[in-house]
Amino acid sequence: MLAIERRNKILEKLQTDKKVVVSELSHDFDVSEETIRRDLEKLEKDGYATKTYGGAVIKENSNAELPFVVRKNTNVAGKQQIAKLIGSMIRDGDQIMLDASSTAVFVAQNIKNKKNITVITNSVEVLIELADVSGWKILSTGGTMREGSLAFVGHQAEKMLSTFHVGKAIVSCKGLDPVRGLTDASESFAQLKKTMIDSASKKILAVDSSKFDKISFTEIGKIHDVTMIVTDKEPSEKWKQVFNAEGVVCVYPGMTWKTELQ
Amino acid sequence: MLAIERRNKILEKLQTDKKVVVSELSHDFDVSEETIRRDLEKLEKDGYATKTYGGAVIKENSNAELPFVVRKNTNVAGKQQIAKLIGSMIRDGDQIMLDASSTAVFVAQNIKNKKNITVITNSVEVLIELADVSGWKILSTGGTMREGSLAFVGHQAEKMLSTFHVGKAIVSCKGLDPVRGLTDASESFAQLKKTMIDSASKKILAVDSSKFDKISFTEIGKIHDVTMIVTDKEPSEKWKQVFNAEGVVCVYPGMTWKTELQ
DNA sequence: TATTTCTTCTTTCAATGGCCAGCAAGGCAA
DNA sequence: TTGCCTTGCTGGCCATTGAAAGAAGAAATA
Repeated sequence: MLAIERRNKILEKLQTDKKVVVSELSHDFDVSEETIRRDLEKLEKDGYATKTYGGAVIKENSNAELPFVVRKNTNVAGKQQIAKLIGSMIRDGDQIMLDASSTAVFVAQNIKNKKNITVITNSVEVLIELADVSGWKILSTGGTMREGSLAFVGHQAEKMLSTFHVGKAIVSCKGLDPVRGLTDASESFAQLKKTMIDSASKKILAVDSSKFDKISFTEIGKIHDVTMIVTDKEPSEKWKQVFNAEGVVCVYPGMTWKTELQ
Repeated sequence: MLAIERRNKILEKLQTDKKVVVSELSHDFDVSEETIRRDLEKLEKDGYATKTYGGAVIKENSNAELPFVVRKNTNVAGKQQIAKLIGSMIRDGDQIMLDASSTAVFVAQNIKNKKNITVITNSVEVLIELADVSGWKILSTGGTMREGSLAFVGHQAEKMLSTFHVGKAIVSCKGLDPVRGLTDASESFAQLKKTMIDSASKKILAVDSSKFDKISFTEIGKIHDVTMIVTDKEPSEKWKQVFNAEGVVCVYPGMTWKTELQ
């Protein structure tokens, strides 16, 4: 493993867990604790973390994402499954919003065979993916391009979204927790996803199983704010009860689900 | 195996694995590590990768992933020259608008070394080109994506442009005629370029020599509506007189031009 | 509170291995 | 042939890593 990979992974862990422990990382990556400390030192110097006794915590005001890419599309198979499920819910003529996430790109790939769709997105990658379909109406939010992420954020983008109302919004998040709800790594993304949810009749949360029981940085909304949660694995009993209590439908591959949900 | 073949294979591996390791590649291709390093150096110089200790990681956002878009890009050398001239007019801290044209992409490439630039554009290709610069403010107009062109048009885009005022707007056109002025192939593009011109103090028209004495479909504006015309060849006497009469400066490679124009 | 004990941190040193520059050999086209 | 490009090699340099030892911090106990 390249050193830079390790540091990226540490940063990723830092963003989902908000803190890391030297001894754990040393064990996980099978390198000495000194090496981990040096990694954390570097992350601190770059403004991503604050070292503490025994580990490090994420620097709150740093809304920077992964600096040197390698945002490795983790769990591609799972995201494909999610995209397929969501694809089966989209009907010809639908108007949808797609956020900037890898899952959104998979969803875009999956619905290219539909007719006469209107898509509103803040993701440049989704735009490129859909550039060659014909007969669709593809709208971009515009706004400020977030450094290193090929996505638009900011007031301009939110304002544009709020002038529309669509049938379905498909959003994702970095962490899902029964109490804290949906959380994401940056304030600006969270705000934008919130706006998308507010602008749609059916609010679909696309979230792969690795995000369950994680809490990220900023709150997007509570679980009952969405209409439906689409994931790639059957959730635990505990989570099923949570979804039941919150009045949210959870869809996963292999389940039998009612047609009217579509 | 040819060197270029090897480099292509490395690039492929880079795109699937997101990273490559020098020692592995050296073994796989049965060449020395020095050769691999030189390959990676080249890939880095071409913008596909970022070298790190022990290997390299992919540089996402590189326009390598652009789909189809078989833009035939005529007169590349000429457009490069135009881009270079325009690049020399941009100063650190400038705020500029760039339209959706191949020349605009070349301009974007040419000014990446500047500091603290604000760019407003309706071109997805320009956005991608600039995705990896840091410290800039990159704004997208948003709006409707024009089918088959990776650019935004429409009311939304124009409205966004008109809420800003910048120092320089760089626009192009499909035809230039002494009487009909600047013309373009589509109403929506013409309208948008007009808005860009109205929103800038210095209006720079980038137009290669093949567009002279051509008339396209819709009028963008008259020749005297722009401040400066940048082209790739010295215009004829007739055209020089036109520019003189209209009070427009014409800049081309090899001419001696006053510093205050910059 | 003071003291002890355990953990973690910092500093220093050495080893490993990758990196770079320069050189020379071979291949290829003009 | 000459010139240019690619490749491999060498030697010095530098980045990364781990070990060790002492300092500093946290926690537990008296």
